[in-house]
Amino acid sequence: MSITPPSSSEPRHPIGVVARRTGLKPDLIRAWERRYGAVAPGRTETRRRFYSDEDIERLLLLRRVVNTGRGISQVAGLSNPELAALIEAEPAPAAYAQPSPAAPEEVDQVAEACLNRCLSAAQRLDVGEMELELDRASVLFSRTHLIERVLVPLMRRIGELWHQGALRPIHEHMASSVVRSFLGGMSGAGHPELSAPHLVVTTPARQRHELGALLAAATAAGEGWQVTYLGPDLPPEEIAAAALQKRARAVGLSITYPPDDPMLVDDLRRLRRLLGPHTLLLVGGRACSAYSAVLQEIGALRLEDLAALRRELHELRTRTPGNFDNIVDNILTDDR
Amino acid sequence: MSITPPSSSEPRHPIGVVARRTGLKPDLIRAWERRYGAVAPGRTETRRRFYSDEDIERLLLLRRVVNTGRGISQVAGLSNPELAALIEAEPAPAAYAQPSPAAPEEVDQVAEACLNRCLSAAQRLDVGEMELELDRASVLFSRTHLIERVLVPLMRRIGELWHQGALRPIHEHMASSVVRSFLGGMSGAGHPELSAPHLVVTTPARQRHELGALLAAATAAGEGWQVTYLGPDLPPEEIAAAALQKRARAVGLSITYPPDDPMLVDDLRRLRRLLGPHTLLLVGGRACSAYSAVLQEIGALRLEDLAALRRELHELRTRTPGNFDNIVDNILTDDR
DNA sequence: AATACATGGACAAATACTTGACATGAGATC
DNA sequence: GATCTCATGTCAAGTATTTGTCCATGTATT
Repeated sequence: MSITPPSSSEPRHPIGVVARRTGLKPDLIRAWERRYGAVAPGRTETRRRFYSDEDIERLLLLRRVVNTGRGISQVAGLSNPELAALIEAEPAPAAYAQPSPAAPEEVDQVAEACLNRCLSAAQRLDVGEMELELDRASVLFSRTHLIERVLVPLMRRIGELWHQGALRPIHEHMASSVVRSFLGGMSGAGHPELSAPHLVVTTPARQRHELGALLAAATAAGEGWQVTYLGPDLPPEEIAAAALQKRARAVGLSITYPPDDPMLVDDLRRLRRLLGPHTLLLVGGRACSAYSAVLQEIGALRLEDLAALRRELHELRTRTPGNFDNIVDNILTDDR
Repeated sequence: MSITPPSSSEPRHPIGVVARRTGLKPDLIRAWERRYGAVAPGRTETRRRFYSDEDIERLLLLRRVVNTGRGISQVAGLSNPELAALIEAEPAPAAYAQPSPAAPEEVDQVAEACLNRCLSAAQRLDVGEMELELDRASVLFSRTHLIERVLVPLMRRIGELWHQGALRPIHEHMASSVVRSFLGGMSGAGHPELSAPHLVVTTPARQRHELGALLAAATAAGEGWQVTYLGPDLPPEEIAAAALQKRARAVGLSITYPPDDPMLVDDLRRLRRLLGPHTLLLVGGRACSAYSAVLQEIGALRLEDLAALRRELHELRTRTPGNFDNIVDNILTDDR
């Protein structure tokens, strides 16, 4: 990224743009200039005003100061730092309280209750209620607990009820839709360090069940990784393109359904080739054990469950990059 | 930016093609060249312009910059990176402080700027940034504007860029994934009156593109309906079960892809039979016109676009239930 | 022949500038 | 308390500039 050298003070913005960026009407900006000399934009040969980034900054400051009740004439002559000081002096709105951390032995009970409420919302096909319940849960529990104590058991329970005929497919469908969109909102909303390694998560082509991948993405985000969730059903070329563009340290795949898809084997080999040897492959999901041969061949780590994924991700973050390069290199050279 | 290295710079495209690809009229492209030297295409011996891919890239950038309110004369001389920087630098509007109902003529510009930021987030595969931008947009715009001025144009634009090869499938895939999850969060978050009629939205079996259905669901929620979005790809039995359980006044379907699916025809007939005559069927989507015969046969309303859907939903809310029962009854009895 | 393109000119819409006036509300004054 | 005054945001009228669009005419391509 450029260090923004074009952030110089040369006037560049027409008044319309300035108005949109500051939320002040053009008339008002001109009035402030005319009456109080609040800003001194440059002009073109045809007398059109052109504002610099600093001018915009100043107008924003002025707007905030004026909004605190002071008259424009009082502050129009002040320097930018003085304006900033005035804003600082203004009392800040009160902060919010944060929820108390639940006692450890209570967690199970609370989770169970939450799970039941989700279940009954699913039975009633009440999307809003279920979303609400999940939102509440996301405040009560840590990400890990939320995933492993609420979401996973919930989907398992719904699956069971469905197979028993107690729920229709539509109920399972709707519940997984809600969980999916909930997880989608969750995996992005972290605040990872910029130095954190990058993980790209998806499912291979023809793998349309994305719940596992979403759970993995959320788990990784909880472990402090920078996660890019790509959505399901992607051919190896696209996965590799994304991984390269994001300079991902690792790629996570979830394989759920057909335990014998020869094209998937090919796709996995191709993916390894496209990625090059320096990107780690993490593979999980119900059906992934059926592919253990290929996975070993291409040097992919097979993760049995989310807890295993969590451990692996944690270890990876704290290890030096060089190490796996060696691991993968060795496996690959064996392969040749 | 383009991941496709064969972005050759040899002039190849005549002005008509360039116009179609950039959305700029040929006259305008020539005017920009004549008056400001915005581009310098090659010429044949007979003085016909021939544009390179880079020229097209540049024109697209120029269009985006100009749409954010700058004069073409001010930016025509800038380099491509400088143009990209200007687009990047266009911040979210500072209109949060004041609940100004955004002057109607400004909406377009604000929407365009937002759209640009979403586009560049998609290009960078930056999921978090795109979600953030959509969240901001959801505060700035009404639901209708958000959908029809931001989301729909965004997906259309991304689709165009994808077909032109300027974006990889992965970019389109990721963007639609983000939009999907965003819409999923939106359609529930209404506060409909309890007396509002209920709408069940989904796509028929084998219809896996759910974007249209989600847009419809969000639109309906904006019109004050109680909406249950079921997710895509459902057989008629499940749709009917859900509609009956929710006592839905109407069922909305989106049909996007195969313009000739005989099983779909059967499914639609079956759905009507399962629903009984008192539930209205609303059908839209790119491919729905291909099924107009069946749709008429089963007494379904065909909606051309979201605006039509909006009008229809509005009218339905304000009409008495008895009326369509009659309408549907008539159609069905005709059919027997 | 029909279509697509080039050129230069003309025109209209959009955007900006200036000046001046008006409405409103907060203080100051009587 | 009524009135006056001033500060300030807004608007209108008239003009100028910028910019998108259209057209007439001629040439090239298909």
